[in-house]
Amino acid sequence: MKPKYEPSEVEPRIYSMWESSGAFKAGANAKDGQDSFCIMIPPPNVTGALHMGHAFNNTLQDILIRWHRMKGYDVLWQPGQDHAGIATQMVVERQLAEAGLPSRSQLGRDKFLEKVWDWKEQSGGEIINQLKRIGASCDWSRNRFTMDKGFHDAVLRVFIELYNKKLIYKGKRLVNWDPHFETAISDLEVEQVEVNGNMWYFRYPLADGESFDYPVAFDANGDPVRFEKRDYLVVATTRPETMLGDTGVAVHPEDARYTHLIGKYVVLPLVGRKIRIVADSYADPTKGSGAVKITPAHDFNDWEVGKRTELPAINVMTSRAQMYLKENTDFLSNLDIPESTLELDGLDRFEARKRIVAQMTEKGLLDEVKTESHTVPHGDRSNIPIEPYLTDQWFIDTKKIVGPAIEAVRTGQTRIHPKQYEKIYFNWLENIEPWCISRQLWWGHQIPIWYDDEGNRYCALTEDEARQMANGKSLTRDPDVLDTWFSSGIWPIGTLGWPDETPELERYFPTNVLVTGFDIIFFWVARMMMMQLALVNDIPFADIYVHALVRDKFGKKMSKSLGNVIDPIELVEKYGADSVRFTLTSMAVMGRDLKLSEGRVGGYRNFCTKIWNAGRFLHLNDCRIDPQFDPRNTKHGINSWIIGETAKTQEKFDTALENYRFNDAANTLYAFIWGKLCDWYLEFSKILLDSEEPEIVAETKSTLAWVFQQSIVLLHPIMPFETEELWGELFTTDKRLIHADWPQLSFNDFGNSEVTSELEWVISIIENIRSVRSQLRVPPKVITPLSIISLSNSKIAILEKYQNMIMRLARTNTPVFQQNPESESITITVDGGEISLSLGEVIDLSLEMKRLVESKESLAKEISKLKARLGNEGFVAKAPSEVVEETRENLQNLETKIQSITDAVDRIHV
RNA sequence: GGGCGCGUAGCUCAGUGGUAGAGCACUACGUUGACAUCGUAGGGGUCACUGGUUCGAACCCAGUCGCGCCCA
Repeated sequence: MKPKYEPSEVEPRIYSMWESSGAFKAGANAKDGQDSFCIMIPPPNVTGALHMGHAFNNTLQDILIRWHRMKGYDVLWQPGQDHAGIATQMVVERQLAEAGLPSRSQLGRDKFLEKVWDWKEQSGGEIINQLKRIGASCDWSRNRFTMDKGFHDAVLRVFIELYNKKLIYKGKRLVNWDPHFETAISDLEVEQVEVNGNMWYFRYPLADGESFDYPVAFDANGDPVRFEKRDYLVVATTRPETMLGDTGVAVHPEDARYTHLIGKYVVLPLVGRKIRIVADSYADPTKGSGAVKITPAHDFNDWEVGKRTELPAINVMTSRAQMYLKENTDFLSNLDIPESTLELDGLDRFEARKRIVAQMTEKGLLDEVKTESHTVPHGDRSNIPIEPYLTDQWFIDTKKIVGPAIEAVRTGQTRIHPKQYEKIYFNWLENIEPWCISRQLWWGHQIPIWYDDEGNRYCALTEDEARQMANGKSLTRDPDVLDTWFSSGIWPIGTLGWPDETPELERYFPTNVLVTGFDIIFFWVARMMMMQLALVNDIPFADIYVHALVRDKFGKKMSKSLGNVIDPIELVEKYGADSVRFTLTSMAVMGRDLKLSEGRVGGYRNFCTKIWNAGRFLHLNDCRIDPQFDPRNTKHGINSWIIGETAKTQEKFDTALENYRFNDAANTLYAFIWGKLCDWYLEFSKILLDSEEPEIVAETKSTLAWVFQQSIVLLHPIMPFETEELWGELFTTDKRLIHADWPQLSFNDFGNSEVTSELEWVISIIENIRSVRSQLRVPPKVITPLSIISLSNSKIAILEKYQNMIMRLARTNTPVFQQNPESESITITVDGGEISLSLGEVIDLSLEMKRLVESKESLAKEISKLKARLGNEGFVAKAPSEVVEETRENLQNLETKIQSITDAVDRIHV
């Protein structure tokens, strides 16, 4: 066995051994008649590189998968990638530009898509290799891609089905438009960004010679006392360029300043259009002037106001957010528009903004400019301000399919962990908006709708079918593709072969658990719930485990643009995959974000080393699994004790994972393996292995082998590589660890509470002696005589039984009885009595005094606390009797101890 | 504006009513036959603040301050 564990050598070897032997395949290691256990991977973007979130998310999934596989479930972990429409198109377009090749529009749709597929074949699988690096045990033979033929057809069938059920419709609506990608995006793809900007106040002259008295001073009651004559209304805007599309000005119906103007007109500056003053409660009298310009074609609120007050919508921009004026008949509408305005045609919206402000200023129509911060919607991919834009789009009438998705969680058919995320889920679903599913992209599932010359629609899987429906008329296909989340919405059934009734669908659906981050509850989780229920009338998964995000040290999301990304692969290379996995697992607390610190990864790398060295210890001592060995029936207390502790650990681990308490699971193993097995049992075992009695030696070797074997079995789901390597080094079995049987231990069966408390006492004696030695600066090599001053008979029996352990680990001579301590000895108070160490000349009385005084003080503090508690009548009367009893016992123990310390102090003074 | 969460050791974080914990960092000692990526011992906390409930509060309730996130 190598003296050092080398992850970089072991990990690739072990992984390919697993993969080539089919260890990850669906159903591998399944026991007859066992239930299925299935997890659908949240499909990473085909453009994606593995980030910390993926590493975390997939580590947790892998733990659940490996655990169930070892338990003998019929396990499927379904992997795959998402075609990520906008992101992929962006990547390929950028590459074409960088290579100086013809652009997307120069290539045309078909040629461009060929390029995308080329790219996908070459580098689209990178993230899979990265997932393998962290040990993900997916059934890669079943890998699915959302653009694969089968999945593609399934997506179209969903569209057709929902279209035929009239759950999908087309409509001219205002959508979030990304002028960079020239496509609609959904609300969820819009990020609100706080920016410092200007609020411009413009004067719109009243038409037809109207004027009115505008209040400018008020008395204490807020009533106006002074007015000024105005022949204009003041409106405020952060986007002056949209004014060209204004079709009205709204005031609040109860705003006394303006009520008499409702129904009258203003003349839109720079354009000359007469636009109506309408009453709508959207106008807030307390904000600005209380009058709001209304641009229905370029603002969501204005769109609603326009609908209510019957104002027309005039679009004044192109799909690239350039001003669209000269050939825009809606805009021109037979008006005599000044040339200076028409010259804005073709200008970018921000350039047009500047010019419009300048023109307004020149005309004396700029009332005021205020600097203020406001939120501006940005495209989450393009990072530029999105433009509300009036276009034809396809929508899903989500209100009609949302009911069962709400109901399933409400009734507990699907459970969300932690529960607090249910609120977010309900809140979003209960206020759901129509879902815009069309995108003006080329990469994706093209909408299966064909139009004839008269604009009639034919919805079919293929053009042939559509042509048949159209009686052979010539048809054109809708150029748009579906939102990527539309296709990932059917990920669970789609990967299992739907709409065909496949055995996999029958076996693994509904799946057991979805493991995902809370940031895609809306994007994905809620939509999968809706779509699975709508299509196959069943929930997609029974449990949803929502984990937190891995953030940077400031609590910010890791993102490329912020440059705060920690690359998990770099961590794997530096510390090994197992260390990274263990770190993430130990920090996976439900409902709380984790801020990653590299130091912790280093700490768990040390844990890996520790385990390896413990394995070497077994190896050097030739410890093997003895088939005859019965862990329930060991002779030596030390062995019985560690076996009981192992059983406890297994129980705790299972309970933790059953409740998705990943951190508890990891920490339980850490505490057991390092704190009990290595720190104590291995040290004890060294003494037992030196025993003259061959049975003890044999039993100890078997115990070592058994306990260590159980330990690496339990550890395997979290740290698969090193445990598998150790398994191969130490144990010859016909099965690899990945398919080893999961233990069913219980402390009741395998433990013995009497032995446990004996060993706890022995350990505390050793710790006490060590502590005293250290405080009194006894050189480590010195062996000190140990005397029993007073101990109960039962404790004497325990001490004698384990005296070898105490002598070796606390470095003492054989204990002797001595009721009257020598003057040069140090008294140690322990549970159940007093012992003493004879230190002879080694002793430094001043240090001993210091030690005694300090411990006396701290005991006195404790005692007074306990006395106060017991002196409280309420406590004695109302606290549970066990607690009162325990407190009394504690007090008594402490008083015994302080007495013996006082005696020791007296002896020194003598 | 609405909602959710967080504030515990120098740092990163567990802990949900009964004697404050882990990892890292720190101090002292140690090359004892698995392990110096280690061992042994140790220092270090007004559990953000204020009030309340309770025999008892880091934990439950109310408020305050600070921070983060989501939604509008």
